[in-house]
Amino acid sequence: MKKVGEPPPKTRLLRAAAALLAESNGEPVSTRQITQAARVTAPTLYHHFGDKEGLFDAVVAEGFSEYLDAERNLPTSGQPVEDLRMHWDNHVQFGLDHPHLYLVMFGNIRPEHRPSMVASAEAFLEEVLVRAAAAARLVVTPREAARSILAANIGVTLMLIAEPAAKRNLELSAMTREAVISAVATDSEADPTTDTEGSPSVVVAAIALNAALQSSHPDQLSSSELKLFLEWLQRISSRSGS
Amino acid sequence: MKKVGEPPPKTRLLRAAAALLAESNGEPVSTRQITQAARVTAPTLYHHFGDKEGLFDAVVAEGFSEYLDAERNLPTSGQPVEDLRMHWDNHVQFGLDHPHLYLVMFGNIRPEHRPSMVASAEAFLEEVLVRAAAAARLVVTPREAARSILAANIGVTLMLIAEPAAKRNLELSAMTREAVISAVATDSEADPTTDTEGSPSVVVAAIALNAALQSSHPDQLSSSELKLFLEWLQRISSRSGS
DNA sequence: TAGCACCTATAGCGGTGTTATATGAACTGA
DNA sequence: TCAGTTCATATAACACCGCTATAGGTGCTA
Repeated sequence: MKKVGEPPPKTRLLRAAAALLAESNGEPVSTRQITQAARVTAPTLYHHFGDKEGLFDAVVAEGFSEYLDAERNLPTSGQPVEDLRMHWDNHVQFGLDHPHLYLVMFGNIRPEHRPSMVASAEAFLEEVLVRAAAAARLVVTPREAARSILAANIGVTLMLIAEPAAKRNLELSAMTREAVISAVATDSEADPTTDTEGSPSVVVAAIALNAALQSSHPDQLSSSELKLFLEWLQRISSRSGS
Repeated sequence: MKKVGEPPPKTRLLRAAAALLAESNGEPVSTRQITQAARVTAPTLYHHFGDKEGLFDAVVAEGFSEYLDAERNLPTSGQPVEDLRMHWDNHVQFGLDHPHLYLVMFGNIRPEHRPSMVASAEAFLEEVLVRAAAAARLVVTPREAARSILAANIGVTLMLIAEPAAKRNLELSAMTREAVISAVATDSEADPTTDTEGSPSVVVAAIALNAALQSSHPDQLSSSELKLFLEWLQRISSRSGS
Protein backbone atom coordinates (compact mmCIF):
# COMPACT_ATOMS: atom_id res chain seq x y z
CA MET A 1 0.00 0.00 0.00
CA LYS A 2 1.27 3.40 -0.96
CA LYS A 3 0.79 6.72 0.75
CA VAL A 4 -1.22 8.94 -1.51
CA GLY A 5 0.38 12.20 -0.42
CA GLU A 6 3.83 10.92 -1.33
CA PRO A 7 5.25 12.26 -4.57
CA PRO A 8 6.77 9.72 -6.96
CA PRO A 9 10.50 9.06 -6.75
CA LYS A 10 11.26 11.18 -9.77
CA THR A 11 9.98 14.40 -8.22
CA ARG A 12 11.40 13.36 -4.85
CA LEU A 13 14.80 13.15 -6.53
CA LEU A 14 14.34 16.53 -8.15
CA ARG A 15 13.35 18.20 -4.91
CA ALA A 16 16.10 16.54 -2.90
CA ALA A 17 18.68 17.59 -5.47
CA ALA A 18 17.39 21.15 -5.56
CA ALA A 19 17.32 21.39 -1.77
CA LEU A 20 20.79 19.93 -1.30
CA LEU A 21 22.22 22.13 -4.04
CA ALA A 22 20.69 25.19 -2.43
CA GLU A 23 21.93 24.30 1.04
CA SER A 24 25.46 23.10 0.47
CA ASN A 25 27.21 26.29 -0.43
CA GLY A 26 28.35 25.55 -3.94
CA GLU A 27 30.34 22.52 -2.87
CA PRO A 28 29.62 19.42 -4.90
CA VAL A 29 26.66 17.27 -3.91
CA SER A 30 27.05 13.52 -4.29
CA THR A 31 24.52 11.24 -5.88
CA ARG A 32 24.50 9.20 -2.68
CA GLN A 33 23.41 12.18 -0.64
CA ILE A 34 20.66 12.88 -3.12
CA THR A 35 19.36 9.33 -3.42
CA GLN A 36 19.47 8.91 0.33
CA ALA A 37 17.57 12.15 0.89
CA ALA A 38 14.99 11.02 -1.67
CA ARG A 39 14.85 7.56 -0.02
CA VAL A 40 15.72 5.90 -3.28
CA THR A 41 18.63 3.85 -4.56
CA ALA A 42 21.11 4.78 -7.21
CA PRO A 43 19.66 3.04 -10.27
CA THR A 44 16.36 4.90 -10.08
CA LEU A 45 18.29 8.14 -10.43
CA TYR A 46 19.96 6.84 -13.56
CA HIS A 47 16.72 5.36 -14.80
CA HIS A 48 14.97 8.74 -14.71
CA PHE A 49 17.75 11.14 -15.52
CA GLY A 50 20.40 9.04 -17.16
CA ASP A 51 23.16 10.95 -15.50
CA LYS A 52 24.09 13.07 -12.55
CA GLU A 53 24.40 15.97 -14.91
CA GLY A 54 21.02 15.06 -16.34
CA LEU A 55 19.48 15.43 -12.92
CA PHE A 56 21.21 18.73 -12.34
CA ASP A 57 20.15 19.95 -15.74
CA ALA A 58 16.58 19.09 -14.82
CA VAL A 59 16.91 21.08 -11.61
CA VAL A 60 18.31 24.01 -13.54
CA ALA A 61 15.59 23.76 -16.16
CA GLU A 62 12.95 23.81 -13.44
CA GLY A 63 14.50 26.86 -11.85
CA PHE A 64 14.64 28.46 -15.24
CA SER A 65 11.02 27.92 -15.99
CA GLU A 66 10.21 29.24 -12.54
CA TYR A 67 12.17 32.35 -13.45
CA LEU A 68 10.48 32.72 -16.81
CA ASP A 69 7.05 32.22 -15.28
CA ALA A 70 7.76 34.92 -12.76
CA GLU A 71 8.88 37.22 -15.54
CA ARG A 72 5.82 36.52 -17.64
CA ASN A 73 3.46 37.05 -14.75
CA LEU A 74 4.77 40.48 -13.93
CA PRO A 75 2.03 43.04 -14.44
CA THR A 76 2.46 45.48 -17.26
CA SER A 77 2.34 49.11 -16.37
CA GLY A 78 1.46 50.33 -19.82
CA GLN A 79 4.71 52.24 -19.99
CA PRO A 80 7.18 49.99 -21.81
CA VAL A 81 10.29 51.60 -20.38
CA GLU A 82 8.90 51.31 -16.88
CA ASP A 83 8.19 47.64 -17.57
CA LEU A 84 11.78 47.26 -18.60
CA ARG A 85 12.90 48.50 -15.19
CA MET A 86 10.55 46.11 -13.46
CA HIS A 87 11.89 43.15 -15.38
CA TRP A 88 15.46 44.17 -14.64
CA ASP A 89 14.75 44.38 -10.92
CA ASN A 90 12.92 41.08 -11.00
CA HIS A 91 15.90 39.42 -12.63
CA VAL A 92 18.26 40.74 -9.96
CA GLN A 93 15.88 39.69 -7.21
CA PHE A 94 15.62 36.19 -8.59
CA GLY A 95 19.40 35.91 -8.60
CA LEU A 96 19.64 37.07 -5.00
CA ASP A 97 16.87 34.70 -3.94
CA HIS A 98 18.43 31.64 -5.58
CA PRO A 99 22.13 32.44 -5.71
CA HIS A 100 23.47 28.94 -6.35
CA LEU A 101 20.88 28.19 -8.97
CA TYR A 102 21.63 31.51 -10.58
CA LEU A 103 25.36 30.83 -10.69
CA VAL A 104 24.72 27.61 -12.57
CA MET A 105 22.15 29.23 -14.83
CA PHE A 106 24.09 32.30 -15.88
CA GLY A 107 27.61 32.01 -14.53
CA ASN A 108 28.56 28.67 -15.99
CA ILE A 109 27.20 28.96 -19.49
CA ARG A 110 29.44 26.73 -21.54
CA PRO A 111 29.16 27.08 -25.31
CA GLU A 112 26.91 24.53 -27.00
CA HIS A 113 25.49 23.47 -23.70
CA ARG A 114 23.29 25.76 -21.72
CA PRO A 115 22.57 28.86 -23.76
CA SER A 116 19.29 27.51 -25.05
CA MET A 117 17.66 28.69 -21.86
CA VAL A 118 19.57 31.91 -21.86
CA ALA A 119 18.32 32.35 -25.38
CA SER A 120 14.75 32.00 -24.20
CA ALA A 121 15.34 34.59 -21.49
CA GLU A 122 16.75 36.79 -24.21
CA ALA A 123 13.72 36.12 -26.38
CA PHE A 124 11.34 37.08 -23.62
CA LEU A 125 13.17 40.31 -22.96
CA GLU A 126 13.02 40.96 -26.64
CA GLU A 127 9.25 40.72 -26.51
CA VAL A 128 9.13 43.40 -23.86
CA LEU A 129 11.40 45.51 -26.00
CA VAL A 130 9.29 45.02 -29.07
CA ARG A 131 6.46 46.62 -27.16
CA ALA A 132 8.80 49.46 -26.33
CA ALA A 133 9.74 49.73 -29.96
CA ALA A 134 6.10 49.86 -30.93
CA ALA A 135 5.81 52.87 -28.69
CA ALA A 136 8.72 54.39 -30.58
CA ARG A 137 10.87 54.44 -27.50
CA LEU A 138 13.65 52.34 -28.92
CA VAL A 139 16.78 53.57 -30.52
CA VAL A 140 18.25 50.25 -31.59
CA THR A 141 16.94 46.89 -32.72
CA PRO A 142 14.93 45.10 -30.01
CA ARG A 143 17.23 42.12 -30.37
CA GLU A 144 20.36 44.15 -29.85
CA ALA A 145 18.78 45.98 -26.98
CA ALA A 146 17.69 42.74 -25.34
CA ARG A 147 21.16 41.25 -25.55
CA SER A 148 22.79 44.34 -24.14
CA ILE A 149 20.34 44.72 -21.30
CA LEU A 150 20.47 41.05 -20.39
CA ALA A 151 24.26 41.04 -20.43
CA ALA A 152 24.46 43.99 -18.07
CA ASN A 153 21.70 42.53 -15.93
CA ILE A 154 23.60 39.27 -15.53
CA GLY A 155 26.85 41.03 -14.77
CA VAL A 156 25.28 43.16 -12.07
CA THR A 157 23.49 40.21 -10.51
CA LEU A 158 26.64 38.10 -10.42
CA MET A 159 28.51 40.93 -8.79
CA LEU A 160 25.81 41.41 -6.18
CA ILE A 161 25.72 37.69 -5.43
CA ALA A 162 29.47 37.67 -4.99
CA GLU A 163 29.52 40.18 -2.21
CA PRO A 164 28.32 39.38 1.31
CA ALA A 165 24.60 39.83 1.70
CA ALA A 166 25.00 42.43 4.41
CA LYS A 167 27.08 44.79 2.32
CA ARG A 168 25.04 44.57 -0.86
CA ASN A 169 24.51 47.89 -2.49
CA LEU A 170 21.49 47.78 -4.74
CA GLU A 171 22.34 51.16 -6.13
CA LEU A 172 24.82 49.41 -8.39
CA SER A 173 21.85 47.71 -9.96
CA ALA A 174 19.74 50.85 -10.31
CA MET A 175 22.60 52.85 -11.72
CA THR A 176 23.63 50.29 -14.31
CA ARG A 177 20.01 49.69 -15.18
CA GLU A 178 19.42 53.35 -15.97
CA ALA A 179 22.67 53.51 -17.89
CA VAL A 180 21.87 50.70 -20.22
CA ILE A 181 18.20 51.53 -20.58
CA SER A 182 18.80 55.15 -21.37
CA ALA A 183 21.28 54.16 -24.03
CA VAL A 184 18.73 51.92 -25.66
CA ALA A 185 15.43 53.72 -25.22
CA THR A 186 14.38 57.30 -24.97
CA ASP A 187 12.28 57.85 -21.90
CA SER A 188 8.67 58.94 -22.24
CA GLU A 189 8.68 62.68 -22.73
CA ALA A 190 11.03 65.04 -24.47
CA ASP A 191 11.11 62.89 -27.54
CA PRO A 192 10.33 64.53 -30.85
CA THR A 193 9.46 61.29 -32.59
CA THR A 194 6.55 60.38 -30.36
CA ASP A 195 3.07 61.68 -29.89
CA THR A 196 1.55 62.50 -26.56
CA GLU A 197 -0.33 59.21 -26.70
CA GLY A 198 1.10 55.74 -27.01
CA SER A 199 0.34 55.74 -30.71
CA PRO A 200 3.50 57.03 -32.26
CA SER A 201 3.52 59.53 -35.00
CA VAL A 202 4.60 57.88 -38.17
CA VAL A 203 4.71 61.28 -39.79
CA VAL A 204 7.16 62.75 -37.33
CA ALA A 205 9.42 59.75 -37.55
CA ALA A 206 9.29 59.85 -41.33
CA ILE A 207 10.20 63.51 -41.34
CA ALA A 208 13.09 62.87 -39.02
CA LEU A 209 14.39 60.10 -41.22
CA ASN A 210 13.95 62.23 -44.28
CA ALA A 211 15.98 64.98 -42.72
CA ALA A 212 18.69 62.60 -41.65
CA LEU A 213 18.93 61.17 -45.13
CA GLN A 214 19.61 64.60 -46.59
CA SER A 215 23.00 64.80 -44.92
CA SER A 216 24.16 61.22 -45.23
CA HIS A 217 23.16 58.73 -47.85
CA PRO A 218 23.24 55.12 -46.73
CA ASP A 219 25.03 52.71 -49.02
CA GLN A 220 22.77 49.80 -48.21
CA LEU A 221 20.43 51.05 -50.92
CA SER A 222 21.24 51.61 -54.54
CA SER A 223 20.61 55.07 -55.93
CA SER A 224 17.49 53.99 -57.75
CA GLU A 225 16.17 52.27 -54.67
CA LEU A 226 16.96 55.32 -52.63
CA LYS A 227 15.09 57.54 -55.05
CA LEU A 228 11.92 55.49 -54.75
CA PHE A 229 12.41 55.17 -51.02
CA LEU A 230 12.61 58.93 -50.61
CA GLU A 231 9.52 59.39 -52.73
CA TRP A 232 7.53 57.05 -50.54
CA LEU A 233 8.94 58.72 -47.46
CA GLN A 234 7.73 62.01 -48.85
CA ARG A 235 4.27 60.58 -49.36
CA ILE A 236 4.10 59.30 -45.81
CA SER A 237 5.35 62.57 -44.43
CA SER A 238 2.75 64.65 -46.22
CA ARG A 239 -0.13 62.90 -44.51
CA SER A 240 -2.13 65.32 -42.40
CA GLY A 241 -3.88 63.53 -39.54
CA SER A 242 -2.26 61.34 -36.88
CA MET B 1 71.84 13.83 -13.01
CA LYS B 2 69.15 16.34 -13.72
CA LYS B 3 68.38 18.21 -16.90
CA VAL B 4 69.06 21.85 -16.35
CA GLY B 5 66.35 23.15 -18.69
CA GLU B 6 63.70 21.26 -16.75
CA PRO B 7 61.47 23.37 -14.53
CA PRO B 8 60.93 22.18 -10.97
CA PRO B 9 57.92 19.97 -10.23
CA LYS B 10 55.95 22.81 -8.73
CA THR B 11 55.86 24.85 -11.90
CA ARG B 12 55.45 21.68 -13.96
CA LEU B 13 52.33 20.98 -11.96
CA LEU B 14 51.06 24.51 -12.46
CA ARG B 15 51.60 24.39 -16.20
CA ALA B 16 50.14 20.93 -16.60
CA ALA B 17 47.06 21.94 -14.63
CA ALA B 18 46.62 25.13 -16.63
CA ALA B 19 47.05 23.30 -19.92
CA LEU B 20 44.67 20.49 -19.04
CA LEU B 21 42.09 22.93 -17.72
CA ALA B 22 42.28 24.95 -20.89
CA GLU B 23 42.00 21.90 -23.14
CA SER B 24 39.34 19.80 -21.50
CA ASN B 25 36.27 21.84 -22.21
CA GLY B 26 35.13 22.68 -18.72
CA GLU B 27 34.84 19.05 -17.71
CA PRO B 28 36.58 18.21 -14.48
CA VAL B 29 40.28 17.41 -14.59
CA SER B 30 41.56 14.75 -12.22
CA THR B 31 44.62 15.05 -10.07
CA ARG B 32 45.89 11.85 -11.64
CA GLN B 33 45.84 13.38 -15.09
CA ILE B 34 47.68 16.40 -13.80
CA THR B 35 50.35 14.54 -11.87
CA GLN B 36 50.90 12.19 -14.78
CA ALA B 37 51.24 15.06 -17.22
CA ALA B 38 53.70 16.74 -14.88
CA ARG B 39 55.55 13.41 -14.46
CA VAL B 40 55.09 13.56 -10.72
CA THR B 41 53.27 11.48 -8.15
CA ALA B 42 50.33 12.49 -6.05
CA PRO B 43 52.01 13.49 -2.78
CA THR B 44 54.14 16.18 -4.41
CA LEU B 45 50.98 17.88 -5.55
CA TYR B 46 49.64 17.89 -2.01
CA HIS B 47 52.99 18.91 -0.63
CA HIS B 48 53.13 22.02 -2.77
CA PHE B 49 49.48 23.02 -2.97
CA GLY B 50 47.86 21.20 -0.07
CA ASP B 51 44.77 20.55 -2.05
CA LYS B 52 43.37 20.10 -5.51
CA GLU B 53 41.53 23.34 -5.03
CA GLY B 54 44.75 24.90 -3.85
CA LEU B 55 46.37 24.01 -7.14
CA PHE B 56 43.45 25.35 -9.12
CA ASP B 57 43.42 28.51 -7.08
CA ALA B 58 47.08 28.95 -7.91
CA VAL B 59 46.30 28.55 -11.60
CA VAL B 60 43.53 31.09 -11.34
CA ALA B 61 45.71 33.48 -9.39
CA GLU B 62 48.36 33.23 -12.07
CA GLY B 63 45.83 33.92 -14.79
CA PHE B 64 44.54 36.81 -12.80
CA SER B 65 47.90 38.42 -12.40
CA GLU B 66 48.47 37.92 -16.09
CA TYR B 67 45.23 39.79 -16.70
CA LEU B 68 46.11 42.59 -14.32
CA ASP B 69 49.58 42.93 -15.79
CA ALA B 70 48.09 43.24 -19.25
CA GLU B 71 45.69 45.89 -18.00
CA ARG B 72 48.44 47.83 -16.28
CA ASN B 73 50.68 47.74 -19.29
CA LEU B 74 48.10 49.21 -21.63
CA PRO B 75 49.32 52.54 -22.94
CA THR B 76 47.47 55.62 -21.82
CA SER B 77 46.08 57.84 -24.52
CA GLY B 78 45.85 60.93 -22.38
CA GLN B 79 42.10 60.95 -22.80
CA PRO B 80 40.68 59.21 -19.73
CA VAL B 81 37.40 58.22 -21.34
CA GLU B 82 39.22 56.77 -24.31
CA ASP B 83 41.39 54.81 -21.90
CA LEU B 84 38.23 53.46 -20.35
CA ARG B 85 37.15 52.06 -23.72
CA MET B 86 40.52 50.47 -24.20
CA HIS B 87 40.40 48.74 -20.84
CA TRP B 88 36.88 47.51 -21.52
CA ASP B 89 37.92 46.02 -24.84
CA ASN B 90 40.99 44.48 -23.29
CA HIS B 91 38.87 42.82 -20.63
CA VAL B 92 36.57 41.33 -23.23
CA GLN B 93 39.50 40.15 -25.31
CA PHE B 94 41.09 38.47 -22.33
CA GLY B 95 37.87 36.61 -21.66
CA LEU B 96 37.63 35.43 -25.25
CA ASP B 97 41.28 34.38 -25.26
CA HIS B 98 41.03 32.34 -22.05
CA PRO B 99 37.37 31.35 -21.85
CA HIS B 100 37.66 28.58 -19.26
CA LEU B 101 39.94 30.56 -17.04
CA TYR B 102 37.59 33.49 -17.35
CA LEU B 103 34.57 31.42 -16.37
CA VAL B 104 36.31 30.36 -13.18
CA MET B 105 37.56 33.86 -12.51
CA PHE B 106 34.35 35.79 -13.00
CA GLY B 107 31.54 33.30 -13.50
CA ASN B 108 31.99 31.25 -10.36
CA ILE B 109 32.56 33.92 -7.78
CA ARG B 110 31.25 32.42 -4.58
CA PRO B 111 30.85 34.76 -1.63
CA GLU B 112 33.76 34.77 0.84
CA HIS B 113 35.92 32.90 -1.58
CA ARG B 114 37.11 34.50 -4.72
CA PRO B 115 36.15 38.14 -4.76
CA SER B 116 39.51 39.30 -3.46
CA MET B 117 40.83 39.20 -6.98
CA VAL B 118 37.69 40.70 -8.42
CA ALA B 119 38.15 43.42 -5.86
CA SER B 120 41.63 44.12 -7.17
CA ALA B 121 40.33 44.30 -10.72
CA GLU B 122 37.74 46.70 -9.44
CA ALA B 123 40.41 48.72 -7.66
CA PHE B 124 42.48 48.99 -10.81
CA LEU B 125 39.51 50.17 -12.83
CA GLU B 126 38.84 52.67 -10.11
CA GLU B 127 42.32 54.09 -10.61
CA VAL B 128 41.59 54.69 -14.26
CA LEU B 129 38.36 56.37 -13.29
CA VAL B 130 40.06 58.56 -10.74
CA ARG B 131 42.10 59.97 -13.58
CA ALA B 132 38.87 60.57 -15.46
CA ALA B 133 37.45 62.30 -12.42
CA ALA B 134 40.52 64.49 -12.25
CA ALA B 135 39.76 65.53 -15.81
CA ALA B 136 36.27 66.48 -14.63
CA ARG B 137 34.66 63.92 -16.89
CA LEU B 138 33.01 61.89 -14.17
CA VAL B 139 29.42 62.22 -13.11
CA VAL B 140 29.45 59.77 -10.19
CA THR B 141 31.91 58.42 -7.65
CA PRO B 142 34.85 56.58 -9.22
CA ARG B 143 34.09 53.59 -7.04
CA GLU B 144 30.46 53.40 -8.13
CA ALA B 145 31.46 53.92 -11.72
CA ALA B 146 34.07 51.19 -11.53
CA ARG B 147 31.63 48.70 -10.10
CA SER B 148 29.01 49.46 -12.68
CA ILE B 149 31.39 49.31 -15.60
CA LEU B 150 33.04 46.12 -14.39
CA ALA B 151 29.68 44.44 -13.84
CA ALA B 152 28.52 45.23 -17.34
CA ASN B 153 31.90 44.27 -18.73
CA ILE B 154 31.72 40.86 -17.07
CA GLY B 155 28.16 40.29 -18.20
CA VAL B 156 28.98 41.11 -21.80
CA THR B 157 32.08 38.93 -21.79
CA LEU B 158 30.23 35.96 -20.31
CA MET B 159 27.53 36.33 -22.91
CA LEU B 160 30.08 36.49 -25.72
CA ILE B 161 31.91 33.43 -24.39
CA ALA B 162 28.64 31.53 -24.23
CA GLU B 163 27.88 31.85 -27.89
CA PRO B 164 29.79 29.95 -30.57
CA ALA B 165 32.93 31.71 -31.65
CA ALA B 166 31.80 31.98 -35.23
CA LYS B 167 28.62 33.86 -34.45
CA ARG B 168 30.09 36.31 -31.97
CA ASN B 169 28.86 39.83 -32.45
CA LEU B 170 31.28 42.27 -30.91
CA GLU B 171 28.84 45.09 -31.40
CA LEU B 172 27.10 43.91 -28.27
CA SER B 173 30.28 44.82 -26.45
CA ALA B 174 30.70 48.20 -28.11
CA MET B 175 27.09 49.13 -27.58
CA THR B 176 26.97 48.19 -23.91
CA ARG B 177 30.32 49.81 -23.37
CA GLU B 178 29.13 53.12 -24.71
CA ALA B 179 25.91 52.83 -22.74
CA VAL B 180 27.55 52.37 -19.41
CA ILE B 181 30.38 54.80 -20.06
CA SER B 182 28.14 57.57 -21.22
CA ALA B 183 26.04 57.17 -18.10
CA VAL B 184 29.09 57.61 -15.97
CA ALA B 185 31.22 60.14 -17.78
CA THR B 186 30.60 63.03 -20.07
CA ASP B 187 32.58 62.54 -23.19
CA SER B 188 33.68 65.51 -25.20
CA GLU B 189 33.52 64.03 -28.68
CA ALA B 190 31.61 60.78 -28.92
CA ASP B 191 27.86 60.33 -28.81
CA PRO B 192 26.25 57.07 -27.67
CA THR B 193 23.93 56.96 -30.66
CA THR B 194 26.78 57.00 -33.14
CA ASP B 195 29.03 54.19 -34.19
CA THR B 196 32.77 54.14 -34.08
CA GLU B 197 32.41 54.72 -37.82
CA GLY B 198 30.40 57.70 -38.84
CA SER B 199 26.85 56.63 -39.60
CA PRO B 200 24.86 59.14 -37.58
CA SER B 201 21.26 59.37 -36.63
CA VAL B 202 19.90 57.93 -39.86
CA VAL B 203 19.86 54.59 -38.15
CA VAL B 204 18.06 55.97 -35.13
CA ALA B 205 15.44 57.65 -37.25
CA ALA B 206 14.98 54.55 -39.37
CA ILE B 207 14.46 52.38 -36.32
CA ALA B 208 11.98 54.84 -34.88
CA LEU B 209 10.04 54.93 -38.10
CA ASN B 210 10.14 51.16 -38.33
CA ALA B 211 8.72 50.87 -34.85
CA ALA B 212 6.05 53.46 -35.56
CA LEU B 213 4.96 51.60 -38.66
CA GLN B 214 4.39 48.43 -36.65
CA SER B 215 1.38 49.91 -34.89
CA SER B 216 -0.13 52.06 -37.62
CA HIS B 217 0.06 51.26 -41.27
CA PRO B 218 -0.16 54.28 -43.54
CA ASP B 219 -2.66 54.11 -46.37
CA GLN B 220 -0.60 56.23 -48.73
CA LEU B 221 1.33 53.16 -49.75
CA SER B 222 -0.08 50.00 -51.26
CA SER B 223 0.61 46.80 -49.43
CA SER B 224 3.23 45.72 -51.94
CA GLU B 225 4.91 49.10 -51.76
CA LEU B 226 4.83 48.95 -48.01
CA LYS B 227 6.44 45.56 -48.02
CA LEU B 228 9.38 46.74 -50.07
CA PHE B 229 9.57 49.93 -48.07
CA LEU B 230 9.84 48.01 -44.83
CA GLU B 231 12.48 45.78 -46.30
CA TRP B 232 14.62 48.77 -47.21
CA LEU B 233 13.99 50.31 -43.86
CA GLN B 234 15.25 47.13 -42.28
CA ARG B 235 18.34 47.29 -44.42
CA ILE B 236 19.08 50.82 -43.39
CA SER B 237 18.49 50.03 -39.74
CA SER B 238 20.97 47.21 -39.70
CA ARG B 239 23.94 49.51 -40.33
CA SER B 240 26.09 46.67 -41.55
CA GLY B 241 27.23 48.28 -44.77
CA SER B 242 29.44 51.30 -44.19
C1' DT C 1 80.61 11.24 8.84
C1' DA C 2 76.15 12.44 11.15
C1' DG C 3 72.23 15.04 11.39
C1' DC C 4 68.61 17.57 9.34
C1' DA C 5 65.32 19.80 6.62
C1' DC C 6 63.22 19.25 2.32
C1' DC C 7 61.11 16.98 -1.43
C1' DT C 8 59.27 12.84 -3.64
C1' DA C 9 57.41 7.86 -4.11
C1' DT C 10 54.83 3.48 -2.60
C1' DA C 11 50.63 1.81 -1.47
C1' DG C 12 46.31 2.20 0.14
C1' DC C 13 41.75 4.21 2.31
C1' DG C 14 37.22 5.81 1.91
C1' DG C 15 34.12 8.00 -1.16
C1' DT C 16 32.11 8.91 -5.94
C1' DG C 17 29.68 8.23 -10.40
C1' DT C 18 28.00 4.53 -12.77
C1' DT C 19 26.10 -0.02 -14.33
C1' DA C 20 25.12 -5.30 -15.11
C1' DT C 21 21.88 -7.89 -13.32
C1' DA C 22 17.83 -9.14 -10.89
C1' DT C 23 13.37 -8.36 -8.66
C1' DG C 24 8.94 -6.53 -8.15
C1' DA C 25 4.62 -4.20 -9.78
C1' DA C 26 1.22 -2.92 -13.12
C1' DC C 27 -0.89 -3.51 -17.23
C1' DT C 28 -2.04 -6.12 -21.49
C1' DG C 29 -4.25 -9.68 -24.47
C1' DA C 30 -6.06 -14.49 -24.82
C1' DT D 1 -7.36 -16.44 -15.17
C1' DC D 2 -2.91 -16.12 -16.42
C1' DA D 3 1.43 -15.81 -19.45
C1' DG D 4 3.78 -11.78 -21.55
C1' DT D 5 5.43 -7.39 -21.63
C1' DT D 6 6.85 -3.07 -19.80
C1' DC D 7 8.06 -0.05 -16.45
C1' DA D 8 10.24 1.06 -11.94
C1' DT D 9 13.17 -0.04 -8.24
C1' DA D 10 16.84 -2.72 -5.70
C1' DT D 11 21.41 -5.54 -4.90
C1' DA D 12 26.02 -5.60 -5.48
C1' DA D 13 29.95 -4.41 -7.62
C1' DC D 14 33.47 -1.78 -10.76
C1' DA D 15 36.68 1.68 -11.86
C1' DC D 16 37.98 5.93 -10.69
C1' DC D 17 38.56 9.93 -7.66
C1' DG D 18 40.77 13.05 -3.97
C1' DC D 19 43.70 12.38 -0.49
C1' DT D 20 47.30 10.62 3.05
C1' DA D 21 50.24 7.55 6.47
C1' DT D 22 54.47 6.15 5.88
C1' DA D 23 58.87 5.71 4.15
C1' DG D 24 62.76 6.73 1.20
C1' DG D 25 65.99 9.54 -1.15
C1' DT D 26 68.43 14.21 -1.74
C1' DG D 27 71.34 17.98 -0.72
C1' DC D 28 72.92 20.91 2.85
C1' DT D 29 75.52 22.24 7.24
C1' DA D 30 78.87 20.87 10.83
